[in-house]
Amino acid sequence: MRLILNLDEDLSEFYALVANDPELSWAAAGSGRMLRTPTVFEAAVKTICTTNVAWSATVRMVNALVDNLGERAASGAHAFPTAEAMASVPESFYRETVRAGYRSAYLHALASGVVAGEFEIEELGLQADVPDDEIASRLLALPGIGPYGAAHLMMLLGRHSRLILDSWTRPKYAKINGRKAGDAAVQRRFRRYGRYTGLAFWLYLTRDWVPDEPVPGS
DNA sequence: CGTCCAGGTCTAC
DNA sequence: GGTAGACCTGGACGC
Repeated sequence: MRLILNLDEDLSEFYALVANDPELSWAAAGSGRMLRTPTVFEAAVKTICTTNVAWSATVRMVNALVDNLGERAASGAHAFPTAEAMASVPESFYRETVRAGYRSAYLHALASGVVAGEFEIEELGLQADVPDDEIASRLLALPGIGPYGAAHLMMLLGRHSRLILDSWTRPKYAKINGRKAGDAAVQRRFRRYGRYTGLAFWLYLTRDWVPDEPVPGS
């Protein structure tokens, strides 16, 4: 559970930074915990399943993966499939059964690469000495993972330097901000948070998820 | 029933 | 190195 909620991560430096920002000071009360998955592989698969689709489709695809390839636990529930299980079925399975469309090739290639040792992604969450740029490069090398996916996965790994810019965060920022802003402008707005740039952006966007917090203009 | 598009990525200029 | 086009699917729309 500590892993899932990432409770061991030290965010004190970030809290000190937001204390000086009127629009983010609320976050110093202990926000910034990201839900993690047990494995980086699972997070990567789910991330691929979020790209260029509505959330309902993401849920549909992930459920299909779990139901068809996940090992049944003693409780009767299916676990998330292992890379081995996902590599053992052909790409056609992802098209025809999971209905993952063009993501099918990505999913199969990712699983196969992990099994073959080509992508050693489970280590990425542990190597604190490796700079964010290298972590990003490793993630961008994964099939179906681009700038959005890499930023998303890095947040889950406790690497908060990247902004998650996508069709949800861009308009959400514009709404809160009061007017549209280009990616570069958003980058500048949160630049002062340094290695917590992405986290500051994320909390700015999700402030209305926090119960009992008065949101300006709502 | 056709068009559009949703928490993008890849490839080819 | 930046930028169009293609890309699966299914649900939400307009007609």
